[in-house]
Parts: sequence; C-alpha cells; structure tokens
Amino acid sequence: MNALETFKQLPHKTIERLSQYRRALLICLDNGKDYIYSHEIARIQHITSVQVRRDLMLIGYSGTLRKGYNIQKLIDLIGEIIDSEKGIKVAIVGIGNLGSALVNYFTGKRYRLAISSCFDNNPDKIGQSIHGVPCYSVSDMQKVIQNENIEIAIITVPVTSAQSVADELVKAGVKGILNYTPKPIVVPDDVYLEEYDMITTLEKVAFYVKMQNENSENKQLSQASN
Amino acid sequence: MNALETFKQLPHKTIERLSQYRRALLICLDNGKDYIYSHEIARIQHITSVQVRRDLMLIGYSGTLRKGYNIQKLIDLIGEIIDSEKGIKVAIVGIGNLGSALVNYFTGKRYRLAISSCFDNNPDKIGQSIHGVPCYSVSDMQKVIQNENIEIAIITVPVTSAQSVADELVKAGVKGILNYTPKPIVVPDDVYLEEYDMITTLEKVAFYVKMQNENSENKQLSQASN
DNA sequence: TTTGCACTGTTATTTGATTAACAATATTAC
DNA sequence: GTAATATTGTTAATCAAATAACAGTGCAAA
Repeated sequence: MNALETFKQLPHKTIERLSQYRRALLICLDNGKDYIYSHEIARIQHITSVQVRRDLMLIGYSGTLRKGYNIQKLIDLIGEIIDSEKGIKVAIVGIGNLGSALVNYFTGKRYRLAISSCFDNNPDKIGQSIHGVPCYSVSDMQKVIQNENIEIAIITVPVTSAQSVADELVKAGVKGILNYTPKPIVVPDDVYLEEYDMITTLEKVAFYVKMQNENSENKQLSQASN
Repeated sequence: MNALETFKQLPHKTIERLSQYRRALLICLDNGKDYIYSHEIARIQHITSVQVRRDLMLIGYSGTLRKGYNIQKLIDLIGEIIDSEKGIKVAIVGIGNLGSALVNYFTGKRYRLAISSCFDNNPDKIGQSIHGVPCYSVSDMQKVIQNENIEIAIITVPVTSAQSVADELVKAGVKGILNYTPKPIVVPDDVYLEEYDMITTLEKVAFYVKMQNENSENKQLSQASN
C-alpha cells in the first residue's frame, strides 16, 4: 500500500489532531526547540502520550529513542499529509461578524490555505476589501469561484439562505464545504461537508453544567440528612 | 435509577442531537405540524431514522404507532433534559468579530440560555451595549460574574490571553467554559470544558478535498493508460 | 376477518476510537 | 560493563457510537 492509500485511511480524529500537533510544534520551533517527547505534545493538547505515539505510528513517523521527535521533520511530514502541494483556495460566503472573524483568523498565517475571496449581498461591502480579501457580490459567485479555482467554501450566511448558497457553490464546483449555519444542508456525496453548530455546543455545555449542579445539590441534601 | 441518573448517562452525541432535534421540532411546530415520524426528523438532520428512535428510546419517550411523535411533548421533554429550570446565564469574553457574532446569534432567541454580559479591554466598547448586552471591562469580570451569577463563559479573546482569562473565570466560579481560541486551555476537573478550533476544521476539510483530488487524478491516469 | 404495511422500540452486531499492556532499546548512573 | 531508567512502537483490550436485525402492533385494504 502506498503512502496515499495509508493516509486516506487515517482516522478522522487523527487528522484533526495532526493539524493541532502541527500548530503546537510550530510554536515550539519558534521557541528554539529542536526535539519534543510524545508526553510533551500530549500535555499541550491535553491528551495522553499513547495517543500521540499511536497517531505518529499511523503516519509512519519514527522518533529517536530517549530524544523524542524531530520537530521540523514532523512538521514537514504532517504538511505532506494534510497540505496540498499547490495550495487550496478558500472562499467565505457571508461577511457578517462571523465571516469577518474567519477572514481575520486565517489571513496572514502561514497556512497553505488561502482565503482568496469573500462574498456578500450588502452593497456597502461589495467591491471592498475585508482584511485584505476582495469582497464580491453573491451574484458573481459562480464566475469568481471558477475563475479563481476555489475549492473550499465556508458558509456564514443567515440560516435561511444556507441551502441555496450551498447549491450554487456545488454548481460552481467547490469540493468541500464548511457550514457554520445552524441548519444542516444537503450536498452531493462527492462534496465533502463539515458542519458546526455553535448553539448545539453551548446547549451541551449547559447540560453538563446543569448535571453537575444537580449532582452537588444532591450531595448537600444527603449530607444534611446524615 | 431515577430520571436524573438516566439523563446523566446519555451519550454525548445524543445530547448534541437532542439539541438539534429540538430546533428542528420548533420549526415544525411553527409550521403548524403536530406529529412527526422518526424518518422525518432523520431526513432533516441527515441521519438515519434508527438513530432518531434510539435516541428517543434512551430518553424514554414513546411515540404513537403509525402516527409518530407528538412534537410539543417531545420539545418539552428535551427541554426537561437539557434546560435548567431557573435558566443559565452566559458571558462572552472578548468582543471582536467572533464575540459579536455569538452575541448576535443567541440574543432574542427563545433559549433558556441568556447572554447576560460581555467583557472586553477596548475602552470604546466598555460601557456600551452590544446587541443589547452590556459590555464591561475585563478587570471587572470576577465581580460581575459573581454578582450576576453567571455560570458559563465563552472565550473569544486573542489566543495569547486565553489561559489567563480562563484562570480568572474559574476563580470567579463559572462551571462551564467554551473555548473558541485555537489553543487548548487548562481548567480544573469540576469545570466542564468544550473547545472548538476553526483552523483544525478547515484543515480537515482541506485534507479530504486533497484526497479526493488525488483519487480522481489517479483514476484519470489509469484510464489514460488503458 | 385476515393479510400486508408502515411504523415504533429493543437487542445484537459491527465499527471506530481510545486506552492499556508490554516489548524493545538507547542512555545514564553506578 | 551492568542495571536501572526513560523513552518509543506495537499489539491487545476496552469503550463508545452507529448500524443492523428484527419483534411488536395498530391501521387500512381486500
């Protein structure tokens, strides 16, 4: 089995962690560090060192016994796995607060992912530059995406237009979509879709906080009755 | 085992889906629908109907054969599970674009979760109201959180101050933290922590897009050689 | 009736991810 | 040189989640 086949079968969670390892490693490199132990990476990421070693085993990287992993080499290998050689262009559709936050987040970083265009309906924004990224009208979206060869789109429009925007993006030929609206969208199988819903996450936190509160109330009650 | 114990053991993923079911159900209710089948819920959420029925089984809700689930009752039950009777107050720390987006997202909705305060260092923002939510100085954070009895905080500050903000929040007594900065933070065990990293998600999408591209290139190659 | 159908509800199986266990070995301390 | 130690690397076991299989049942149509 060649490298491509191996990488394709990496667990989804491992892919996520590799991205996180790399960011931690880049910081370590900046701090002048050359080698790092699995338990150091683990500590930064709040996971176990076994998990780290297992992930690195899966990508076929070997460290040096009692010396750890060569940071630069590991960064390079992770890059080989998750980056595209030619780079990938990303568009953001919907320049509200969330859209602006994302543009701001990503631009000027050293990633192989470039936010190359953004789209909105607001005439005040069309034609402007958002943190250095040109903003176009949504009506020009298909044209721009094809001309610029944009492969990934992030949807941050109001929930009501999420599906229609997604449909257009698919027509324009994007290969991956990241949907930040709270409504699930439908895309063909050959378009990779990732969805994230902030409300759900907050409600989840609230649930576990509630559970803990009820827990400690119960404890107090049972203590009082003793 | 009482209801509390049952709910506490629900799978994390089920909790997330319950939050999503409820939002879908509220929309159905607004549309004048009374009953809904598991496969209808499944279709909206892009999951299988078995998954839906299994989740509802876990929370002990029974539908009516050949009629489906009573939407209002199901909404109420989900509320009993994930909402706190008294409501929970939430603070947002860091009113950049992402912070504003979140305030905007949550306020005025019918959730039992209220964004009651936000915090920033920028003097232009302190004392102002952000989408109707008062903005205080970070230096007053502990005081405000305790006075207002805020239990959950969302961190959207620049990554460099994430940990120190978290430390203060813990000292102030929050029970749950949602960290949107790309760096993992450390909190005591009794504080529920949820972290989300947009860069990781985008890199993950990029990875799968890359895989698909290489896949189709290979296919073309092998077709060409035939 | 009674037969088929369209649902729900539950248990069993499979899959995916994490954790545990431990073998292998270079380095250090003595 | 030898024993102890700290590390990596791999396989085995466990845990969590999703899926499959199917039993149960009321309604509708014949």
